Amino acid sequence: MSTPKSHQVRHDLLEAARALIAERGWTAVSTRTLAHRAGVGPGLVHYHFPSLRALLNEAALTGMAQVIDQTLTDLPRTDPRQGLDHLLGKLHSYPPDDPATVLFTEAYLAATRDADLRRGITDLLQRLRTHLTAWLDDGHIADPENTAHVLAATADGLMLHRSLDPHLNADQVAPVLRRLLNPPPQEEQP
Amino acid sequence: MSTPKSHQVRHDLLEAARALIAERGWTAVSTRTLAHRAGVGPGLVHYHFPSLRALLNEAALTGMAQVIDQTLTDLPRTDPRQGLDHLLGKLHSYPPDDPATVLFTEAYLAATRDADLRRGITDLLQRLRTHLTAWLDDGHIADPENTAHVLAATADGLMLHRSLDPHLNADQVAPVLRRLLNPPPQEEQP
DNA sequence: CTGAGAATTGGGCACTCGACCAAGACAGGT
DNA sequence: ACCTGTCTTGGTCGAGTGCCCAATTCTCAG
Repeated sequence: MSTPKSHQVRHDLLEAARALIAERGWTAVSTRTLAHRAGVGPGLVHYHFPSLRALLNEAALTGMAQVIDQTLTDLPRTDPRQGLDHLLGKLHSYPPDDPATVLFTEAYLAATRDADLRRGITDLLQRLRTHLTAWLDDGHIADPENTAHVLAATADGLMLHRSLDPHLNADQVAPVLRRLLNPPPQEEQP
Repeated sequence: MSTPKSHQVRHDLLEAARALIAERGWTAVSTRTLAHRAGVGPGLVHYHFPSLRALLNEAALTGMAQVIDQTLTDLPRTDPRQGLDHLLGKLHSYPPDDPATVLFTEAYLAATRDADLRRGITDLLQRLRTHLTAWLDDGHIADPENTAHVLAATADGLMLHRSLDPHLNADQVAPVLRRLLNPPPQEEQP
């Protein structure tokens, strides 16, 4: 699926797109700024891709898949409770305007109005959810599937709020998050 | 702060802006579509507002404040655990593309690149957090402040994922969310 | 070296954008 | 009736947009 050298420009365009989406926003990426950032002529965008929209979708989906895959391969080493702290640590080690973080939010929002992109992201989220569920399913955590759902949503929500709420502190928030993995308290039986 | 009748157009423009932000996205709102939606001439936008950006910021901030205030006034009636279910129910009763929901996400993202808007949203989030903290502080919930942080972030994350993950079900997710309010389990002391 | 196909360039087309402005409409007080 | 200041209109400006294409350069098999 790749002529080794000829597709170098294609790769550069996708990478430039990911950077520009994070820097200036999804809709602010134009064919000319994109080509300039990639160091090629403006006409090349529509030579390698059918449309700018298709380029942006492919750039976002491949970039997101990359981040997700790397996160997932790091997970199985640890048990869920330690792993949660590990995830939180990484989340807070990035700056609030971390390109990968912004790319996710930009893609989520763009997917609201693009059916193709929405399909791609839905598949990505399902894969993430499946692996998270398996990771959580150690017998000590109730309802791993929906726990994975909430974990994924909370992670994205925290990333959103991180750049808007200066009082958000990962160390202080970690104990609260860990409650999600706690067993349910004993039912009060009279 | 308002000449009673003359500012009707101003109000219409702000309302049209909120609708268009949700429908087409923050950056897709132009002076012409906005004026057309509000039923006025294109020139009026820059008569009542110094710039389109200022109009959008004011529209988003007032709209968000409205939603937050209404949510907060509903809260104190119930105790936190019942209230959480109530909140979840409302969250799921809206369609995935609920205008108010999309407006929040659009504003969050726009705030990434607009200092004024970011300040406004930060203030809004702090007010929300303060009230949530007071609401949670019933003596049975540990660390109400950071719990409020996580709750707010999780709510926004769930709203984001709701339109992208067809398997997300409020009823199944509710029990997991309620763990956030559970007391920490007894420390295992050897 | 030669020729063919792939890759690349820069400009052009029709369009939309935010901002601006001269001109007119409309009110209420005198 | 007239003036005054607020409000509204529709059009214009230069800049920027996605997409397209003739012309040029590059690459490599024969």
